[in-house]
Amino acid sequence: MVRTADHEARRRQLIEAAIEIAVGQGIDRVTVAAVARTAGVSVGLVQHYFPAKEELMRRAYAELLARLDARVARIVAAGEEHGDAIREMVPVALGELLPIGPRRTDEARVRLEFQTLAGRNPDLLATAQEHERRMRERLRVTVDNAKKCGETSRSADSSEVADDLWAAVTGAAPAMLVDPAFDGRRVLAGACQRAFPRECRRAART
Amino acid sequence: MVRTADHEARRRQLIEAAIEIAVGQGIDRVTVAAVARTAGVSVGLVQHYFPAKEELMRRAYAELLARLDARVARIVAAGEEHGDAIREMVPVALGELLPIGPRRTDEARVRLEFQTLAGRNPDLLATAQEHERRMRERLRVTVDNAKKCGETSRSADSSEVADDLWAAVTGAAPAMLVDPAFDGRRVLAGACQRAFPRECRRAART
DNA sequence: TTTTGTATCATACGGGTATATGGTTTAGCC
DNA sequence: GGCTAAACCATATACCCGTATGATACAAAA
Repeated sequence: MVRTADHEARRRQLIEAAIEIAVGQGIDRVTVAAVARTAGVSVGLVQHYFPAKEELMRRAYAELLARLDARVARIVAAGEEHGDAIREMVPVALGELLPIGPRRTDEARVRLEFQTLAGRNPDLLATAQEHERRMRERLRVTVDNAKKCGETSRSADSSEVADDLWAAVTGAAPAMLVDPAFDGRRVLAGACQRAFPRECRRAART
Repeated sequence: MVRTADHEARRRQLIEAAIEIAVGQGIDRVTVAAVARTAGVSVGLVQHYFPAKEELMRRAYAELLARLDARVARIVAAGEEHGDAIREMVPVALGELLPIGPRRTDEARVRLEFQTLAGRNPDLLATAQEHERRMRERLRVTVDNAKKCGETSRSADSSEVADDLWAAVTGAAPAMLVDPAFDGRRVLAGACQRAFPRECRRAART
């Protein structure tokens, strides 16, 4: 074999370009030509690394969700490290999902676009499903932790509480996109209040 | 003027075709040619009544939402006529929004598609906004009614309770589309339970 | 019956899409 | 150092889209 390039690095570069276009201009402005232009390469190169456009889209979607997931996880981890109460930490973490400010608005919009596309595309749907299950599972674990220190009623079903939170936040996001007057933060705060009725500041591990 | 046709009837016929395609095959299969074919007319005729495709889409979206609204309103009205408790009536009415069964699944999916399109299209956005405000206002009024007969705490903020319900149901719907295992009915039931904690069967007006 | 303008149709057009194709450059191995 | 296959590019291709255009059919007014 001769002249080997770093395939994965190239792919990441193209995925980056696709994400940039999708977030900034909308998912259907992500054309092969636009990705090539943004990445500063030829159309042929894009084809070389992504023979079918769909695979590029799937990777871009997965990357987008992975980053969101990482941000949420980081906020939760930082809160636990700091010994914050879960009831204070969760609204901040889930707030990442709400279209507050330009950046999160663009992101929420493009997530909605991908999710909609996923509605008729099995590959994208699997990606969306994976993300949703990961998030709900994370929430469930968090609720379980809250139980242990008394922030949540011990008799409550953790999955049920987690799904309530999930529905609240994923419902508030598009509502805010459609009507800026919709107070998604209030809805989220209310949902967290219900999920974690009792205060419980834990000792910092540091 | 010579040879006058019923413009509005023709438009309704074309809107019908557009809705049929959108619900059955997805919003981006709604092309002018497909609408013409489905309606059994020529492409030129579609253009004659809808010089721009966007207006056809706006009308189709508005019609879709109007029908949903009518179904919800009818359920609520029937419940009130029958003297049903609001806490029993609301889950049924809002259940129309959930993708339960093939029909409601197709409808929820296409609503998501339109809403997503609206995210970057001012005309469609206005239509979506109008619908959302109508639904939330209807919910607020219902919560207010529930207060009067004691199903809801008198001290609660009706808008806040209504928005909680709205977020729960509009969050549960896409979650169910993505993951069929997501129990949206349970989430909706829980939200209604919180909104209307006390039973109160009223006398039928008939 | 002739005129007239609307209703309707068939088709052309221009632009944008994903993908196919064939050529050119270049890095590593014999 | 030249050979070879991968990396990369420019362009062609085939298709589908919304819209424009011009012709035809036809109902009502004159």
